Amino acid sequence: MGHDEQVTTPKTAPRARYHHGDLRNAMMDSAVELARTGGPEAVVLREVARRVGVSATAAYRHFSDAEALLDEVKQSALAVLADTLVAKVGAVPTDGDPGDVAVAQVRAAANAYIDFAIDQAGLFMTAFCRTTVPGEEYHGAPFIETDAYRALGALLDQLVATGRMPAERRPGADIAAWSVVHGFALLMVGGPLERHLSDEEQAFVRERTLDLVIRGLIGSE
Amino acid sequence: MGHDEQVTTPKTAPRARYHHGDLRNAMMDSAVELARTGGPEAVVLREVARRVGVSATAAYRHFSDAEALLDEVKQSALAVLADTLVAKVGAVPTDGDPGDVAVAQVRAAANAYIDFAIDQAGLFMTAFCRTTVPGEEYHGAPFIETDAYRALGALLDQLVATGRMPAERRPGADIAAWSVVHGFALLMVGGPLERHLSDEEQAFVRERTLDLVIRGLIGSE
DNA sequence: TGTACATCAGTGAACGCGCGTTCACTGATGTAC
DNA sequence: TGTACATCAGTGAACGCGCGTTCACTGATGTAC
Repeated sequence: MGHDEQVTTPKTAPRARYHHGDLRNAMMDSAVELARTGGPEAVVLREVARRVGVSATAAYRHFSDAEALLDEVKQSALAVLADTLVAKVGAVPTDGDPGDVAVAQVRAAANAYIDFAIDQAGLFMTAFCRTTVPGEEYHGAPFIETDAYRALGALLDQLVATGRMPAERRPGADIAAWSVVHGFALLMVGGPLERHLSDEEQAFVRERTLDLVIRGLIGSE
Repeated sequence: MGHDEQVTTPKTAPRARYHHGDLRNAMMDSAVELARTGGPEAVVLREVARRVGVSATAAYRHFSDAEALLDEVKQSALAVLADTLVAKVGAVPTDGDPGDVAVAQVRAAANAYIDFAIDQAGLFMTAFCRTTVPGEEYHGAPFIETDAYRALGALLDQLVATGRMPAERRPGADIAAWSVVHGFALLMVGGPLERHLSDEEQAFVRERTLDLVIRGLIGSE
């Protein structure tokens, strides 16, 4: 993800020209920044316009409505998460026993997911927490279709290929594993365990939780 | 209606008397109902008053402000969840091998948690999802202090006592196990997997997820 | 090459909405005498 | 037993807030001729 170095956009001179020149990107950047610090609720069209130094009406030249803006921010947040996960898994050394490598990669992915949720709580909530009412369909970003989720699937396949995980255990294992880290993350950020654990306690239960998911995947009996 | 027999609360005659008689409870009931169908965002002071048939101002006789009302609704939602969990675990037959019983009870607790999240999505979200901004402290209901959470701890102790789980695995196991069901629940309700799975698919991945947590708790290696 | 003009990308005022909350008030209730 | 009166538990109008959105508009831009 990440926006390219915009040579054209004058960040230092917000009101230099009547025409902004790159307003859509500027609004997206600002909206993502709001999401980062305040979660999905903080993505407010008027506030975005205010920050960019433009009238609220100007937003309608680039987004059909406030919901469209938020949807795009969700996509962006999800993409950042997915990129981070892929990068962290890719950083695991691949020498040594392939089974060990796969296990280490699963662990790395799990840690990256939890790290992201904690370090980028606003983006994490934006990517995954509903902003509409319960009755309506979830209308957010499909993590399932990201490279990150596909990478998890490949990792689990690798667990099977290397004999660490029985093949019959493979179906549903992705969602099961995902449940663990997703739950741990949401317990710790925005959930009932937020600020209830010291850093040491949290690190400890995190290790235990990762042990549990690994054991759940490759353990016997 | 000439003669009134108002010993009890006249639920059928909302505006029969100037003084409601049981307004606080009536507002709580209404607020919980709103939470049930619409989650925490739906708990709106003015709407509660409207439903009870009273002016919005009347609420301030019984709640210091809107946040106090919501906090109480959260407590109530949490209590309902905890009671349900305790009841479901209590319904597991306790004859047979104590280890098997403990395992069955853990499984029952997990299923009850997920069932509640799905069947009572609004209450579940109300109990567990933050309504304040990320910067502020989570200000919700401490599930940790419920009978249900203590029961989970006792179950895990029982797993150790019956030799199903190594004692050194016990610390942190409660949060690890909780993470799994919490994550599965939030993936399915209000999360990225909502309405993405058929009933059959969901039932399947649920079983796999429960298998994973049980294996993670009592599995070897 | 200059220029008229269509189109693009902004402006600013205003609207309506629903919210939480405050204010001065009033009807109902219960209790001291 | 009746009644004055303090207190309790409501009312209804109003305020200010911030939001999304619409409207008629205007300054800037680029292109056909």
